[in-house]
Amino acid sequence: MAKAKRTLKWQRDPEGMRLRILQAAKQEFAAHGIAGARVDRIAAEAGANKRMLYYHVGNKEDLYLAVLEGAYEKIRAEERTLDLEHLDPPEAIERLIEFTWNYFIRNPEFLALLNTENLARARHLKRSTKVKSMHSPFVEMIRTVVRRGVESGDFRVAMDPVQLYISIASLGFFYLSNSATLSVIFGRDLLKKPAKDERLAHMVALVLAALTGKSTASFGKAPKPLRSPAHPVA
Amino acid sequence: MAKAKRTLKWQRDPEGMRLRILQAAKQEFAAHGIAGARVDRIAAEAGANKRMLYYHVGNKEDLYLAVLEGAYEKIRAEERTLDLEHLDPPEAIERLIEFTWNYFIRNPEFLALLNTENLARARHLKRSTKVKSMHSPFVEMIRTVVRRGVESGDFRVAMDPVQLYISIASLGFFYLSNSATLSVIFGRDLLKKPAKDERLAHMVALVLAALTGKSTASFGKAPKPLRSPAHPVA
DNA sequence: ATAGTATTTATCCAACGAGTTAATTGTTTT
DNA sequence: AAAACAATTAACTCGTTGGATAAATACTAT
Repeated sequence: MAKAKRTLKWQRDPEGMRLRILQAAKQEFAAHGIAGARVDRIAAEAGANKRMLYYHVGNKEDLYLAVLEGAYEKIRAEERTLDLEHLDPPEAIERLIEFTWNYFIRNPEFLALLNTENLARARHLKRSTKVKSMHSPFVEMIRTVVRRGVESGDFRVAMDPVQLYISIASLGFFYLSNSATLSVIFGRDLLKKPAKDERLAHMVALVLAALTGKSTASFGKAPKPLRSPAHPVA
Repeated sequence: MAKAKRTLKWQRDPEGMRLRILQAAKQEFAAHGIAGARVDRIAAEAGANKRMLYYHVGNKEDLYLAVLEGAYEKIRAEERTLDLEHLDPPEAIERLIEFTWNYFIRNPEFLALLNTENLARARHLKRSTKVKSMHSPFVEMIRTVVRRGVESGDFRVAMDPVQLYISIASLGFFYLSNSATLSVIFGRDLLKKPAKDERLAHMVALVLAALTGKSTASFGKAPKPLRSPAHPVA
């Protein structure tokens, strides 16, 4: 599939170019929003000419939509790699929270893009059949995990999986997405390592406590071991 | 203080003008972000001339900062009206969640402005001594409520008030701020009345269950009475 | 009235930014 | 090699937008 590169001034490689453009566009849209993004900057960053954007992707809005769809594709793909089926329910929930949290940390542009799209009232997303067809596997995963947890007696209550999914996303998303203003308000850097660790522990403790009814480990200040077993494992 | 209005083509009322400008600017910035906002639209909406913006407030950035500061002033002012001191702890927490939730619902521009400011990495907020001096009374309120709850035996664990504050804000903020994309993803309107009621019930149940350890009422689907006592009142 | 000040209106414009045109350069096919 | 095709570039168009200027208008103090 890939061509052997001879001595060519520019490889005949429209896909590579396209990808570099989309990558640059993702950064630009995440950093400045739709209106604030500059097509020239995207081109420059991609090492391309502005005309190439229009040649390879389309106009600014097409570009944005392509970026957005790519972002959803990426998270959905990673979500599918996480199988919680074989874990005992509390462990599964903890894993889920950790994954979500870490994904947000590793992909800050994703948070920014979602905010941008919501500022636009999901105008673009609504037109994307592609994204609409990409269902998150998490809702069903949660549904079965919760059911199993209730049956096993680990969980006391059967939470609605959609609500739980949104809540788990909320707890991490808000903290990270709004860390800039929150850090100013509270007068401390919420993005430094110990603060983030503390936050993760709190989220896990909060959700598991609600589900299991058993008081779990640290809800806030306590220092934690390396990979905190925030709930009684055995 | 207020002047009797004679037959005037335009009242000499700089404060009123300023307020109308700020009001219009709030809507505009909330709807379009900083880069997307149009000074001309703000002027038109305020029933003013563009020149007046610069005369009364300053340039676009000054205008934005004034709006942002106003938004924080407003929520802080309302927060102060909520006294939770005399309620028993679970009731206090429920009130807190309800207040936060309803404030977000009543002030959607506030959510948008926060997102916008975070997209800008709190660049403006950092320069605002005004906002930095406006501490939310909630952290201290929560601290005392939690302490009282632990002492009375209502709560099993002493949660860090900052974490709890952020979590309570998270659960509502994310849902409302991202309702547009979430509604598309889940294929249902999260902003219609029953969905919102369900969300509030879930949030209250989640947090109170974690705090009290007692399994509380509905975590999701159950229909609720008018002003749902999501936890055992007596 | 008169002078002075605060407020408002009517234009103006330089910069910028999205998108286009047309020419150029490289690669493949015949 | 030459025609056909694909990728890339530079230069330009043209509407928009933030911001500025100056002059007019309403009010206030004397």
